[in-house]
Amino acid sequence: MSISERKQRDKIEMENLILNSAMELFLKEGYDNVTIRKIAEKIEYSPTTIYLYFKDKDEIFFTLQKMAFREFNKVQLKTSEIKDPIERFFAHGKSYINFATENPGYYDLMFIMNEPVRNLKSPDEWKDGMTSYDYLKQNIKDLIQMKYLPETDIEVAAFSIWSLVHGIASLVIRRGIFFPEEYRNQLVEGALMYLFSNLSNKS
Amino acid sequence: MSISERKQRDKIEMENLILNSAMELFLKEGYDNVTIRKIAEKIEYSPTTIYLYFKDKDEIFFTLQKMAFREFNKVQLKTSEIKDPIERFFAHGKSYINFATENPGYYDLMFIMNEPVRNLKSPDEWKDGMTSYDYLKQNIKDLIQMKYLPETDIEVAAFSIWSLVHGIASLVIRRGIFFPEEYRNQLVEGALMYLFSNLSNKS
DNA sequence: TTGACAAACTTAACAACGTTAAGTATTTTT
DNA sequence: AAAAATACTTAACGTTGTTAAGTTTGTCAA
Repeated sequence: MSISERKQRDKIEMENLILNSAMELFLKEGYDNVTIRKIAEKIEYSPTTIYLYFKDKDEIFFTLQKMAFREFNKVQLKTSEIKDPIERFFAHGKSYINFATENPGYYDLMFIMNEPVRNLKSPDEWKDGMTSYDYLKQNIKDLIQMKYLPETDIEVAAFSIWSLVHGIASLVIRRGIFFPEEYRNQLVEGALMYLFSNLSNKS
Repeated sequence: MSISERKQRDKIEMENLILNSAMELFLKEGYDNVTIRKIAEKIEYSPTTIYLYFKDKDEIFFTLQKMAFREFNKVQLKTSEIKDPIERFFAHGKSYINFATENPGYYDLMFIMNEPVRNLKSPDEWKDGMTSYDYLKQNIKDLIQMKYLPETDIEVAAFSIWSLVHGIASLVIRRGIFFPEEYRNQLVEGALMYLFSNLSNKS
């Protein structure tokens, strides 16, 4: 059965070749330049070959989203080493914003673009998106337990805090032009401080 | 010179015909269905006629964005009648979220989509986007003056609070599938309460 | 009123796109 | 070595945004 194993390896390799080329095109040249034909040219296959590995273009973007999530989760979970829950909470928030501003392409794929999500019918298919959200919930629970945050519905609190950082990130990514470049970082930094300290200083 | 006046009127009328058809297509059938050809068919002109009135497709979306802003600003400024600054602040936030969830298309045009903003080089061209932001800043000033909010940089505070509501709105619009439909409204309502009360109850 | 000129609009075409159907090689199985 | 399955390509369809060239319509001076 070694031959069918090799075939399966080859298939995965080809899928990765396609995905990596697509990701590279997306990150370097933006969404508009990710065309089936350009991916094909990059990997030196005919355009139609791609359809032997992916149903359509949206499925490619769905898989790119997964890749982005894996990268994102890896970075997010690094903060779990921090013992102090309030310090961990801050670090998590900072890390979120950092990832978003340093990898706007990944962030777009995960939380803004429609393409990766167009064919989803249920939230279950968003498992990769859950990992870091669950981590946030756990952090919030710790904060509440230690009385750093008032007792509230965990779901509401998690959604609120996610909204808060997502708002900052997505404003900068999609409407950054609106804010003079010199102040942009200060603004982001300041907003994070402002909102987080308002949340946790109450006790 | 009445004849050239009539011509100018006609030109504006034609522009509006194009814009209204484009907006209708956008709101009813989504971005993908706004094509030059479909707009043309709707207004019963040839596709190329549209290029006599707009430079390209992005310019149409830029103008649609302006229309969305006008509608948005009109609704937002209604809350200015409220005397009590803290009550006004809450009402403003609620009105923001309401507009976003009831007019996701408008909201997308204003604050999420790239198309309307692709050819902008400076924030000055975003005058329509400023109106309600300036109004927010004024409201924040009032709150600070009355000691309902701690003394801070107005720009940072405004950006923070905008981020906060924008986060809620854009999460629901672009990643609504992630949250079960039954709870979505409660989640949004809860988040708004949670975040706003954390901000203003300190004094 | 007519002829020149400009404005408004259309036809035809281009290059690029996503995607499918049909065909050709290549590899594996019998 | 023949048959069957796999991997890949060629050619084409129907769209898309956009431009160049042509036609019709309206305006104005003679």
